Amino acid sequence: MARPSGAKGEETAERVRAAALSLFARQGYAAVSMRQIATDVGVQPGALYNHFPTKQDLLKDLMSGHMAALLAAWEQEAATAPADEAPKRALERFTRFHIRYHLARTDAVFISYMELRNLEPENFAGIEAQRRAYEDVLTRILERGAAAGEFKVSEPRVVTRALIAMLTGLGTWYRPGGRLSETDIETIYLNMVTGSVT
Amino acid sequence: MARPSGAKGEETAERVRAAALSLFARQGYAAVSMRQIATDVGVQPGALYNHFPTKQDLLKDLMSGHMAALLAAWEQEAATAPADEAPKRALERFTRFHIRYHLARTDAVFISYMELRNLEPENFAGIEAQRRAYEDVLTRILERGAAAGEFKVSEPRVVTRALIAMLTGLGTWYRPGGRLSETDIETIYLNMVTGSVT
DNA sequence: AAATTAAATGAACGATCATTCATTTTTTAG
DNA sequence: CTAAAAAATGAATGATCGTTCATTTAATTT
Repeated sequence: MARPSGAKGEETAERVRAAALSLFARQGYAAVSMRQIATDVGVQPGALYNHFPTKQDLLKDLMSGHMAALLAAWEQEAATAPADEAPKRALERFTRFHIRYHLARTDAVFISYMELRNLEPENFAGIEAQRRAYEDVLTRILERGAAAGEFKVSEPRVVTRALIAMLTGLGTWYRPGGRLSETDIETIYLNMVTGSVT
Repeated sequence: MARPSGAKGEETAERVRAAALSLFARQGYAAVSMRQIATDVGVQPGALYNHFPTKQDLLKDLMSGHMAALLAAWEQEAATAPADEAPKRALERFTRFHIRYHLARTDAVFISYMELRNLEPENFAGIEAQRRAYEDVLTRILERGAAAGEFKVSEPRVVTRALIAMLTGLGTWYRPGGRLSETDIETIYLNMVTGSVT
């Protein structure tokens, strides 16, 4: 009896994810066919169904995988911070982390907030919960800062969404190799973030 | 000989636009069929082609129409300002205008920056030029403010994109009837915008 | 009114879609 | 090496897609 080791299978599944990620980001979920994905992977369309039950499941896998990785990466980042880190330093940490992480995965980021409407209700709810959990990270930093008198933030939830929109929007236009380095960008955005809450 | 008056025709075309706008915003361009649009309008699919040569032209019409209306609305707003308006006041004017205008047309806004990738290159270039023209409005205000020593903005183009992303992101979550009025929101965002450039 | 044009119908075109499945090939376990 | 399971093939399913077109109906002009 052969136990499921998944060695070859998981490798193919990963190639499917990579192909789908790139295609979905460039053309959009609805505009991409399973045949295009299969062609990019170098396989027949039917083979995709050995790894993902439906096209919708493939999208959900990409989106929830991205959000889970984002939350895990933040946990790791937060673990390096002192327990009593000042809100201003925490805000800087979050801002730099968010920019770096999102600029390194523009395709997944793009998909994860662009294809929400193509998710079936059940899948949508799951992704929304993850998104909310990530927003909570920033909201709590803002609340701590407001309580400490360091930030002037009357509506932490609103400010959270405003800041995340600003930071995430970066991915729609910034491309490496231009006049400004990623570090330059980090500095500019950090100044704006800091200024907007003080 | 009957000259083209377009009375009835333009009325139907407008109903097509309205149906397509709503459907595209809710499901995405690629996920909406001409048959769905025709059903919403109450007409047979073939009739749509009396008003728009292709589905792509319908999308382009919606997007460029939105951008042209936005630019025209700003021109009207700018015409009410004194010629020597202080940069800070100009920034407030732009911020309030942007929020009000965009919150009143969330569907068109959503489509116009979500469906860019579904535009053929020629159409894409046209929309991009309009978008650039709108960005220029804010960039010039920031440049004036920086020159006058009122703003601390080292990269007006970058700050422009950051601010517009922040302001436009509002449309993805704000819905009237909640705890915060549109005026409340305007105040919060204006404080953030002002703080981020000073 | 008649004449002319615009608009809508109803049916059809070929193409492509996501998905299924019996079969074959490849990988893995014992 | 052999047996079992996983993975891939190749072909097919019915459905739906954007678009076309001959024809009919409605609107508009003279």
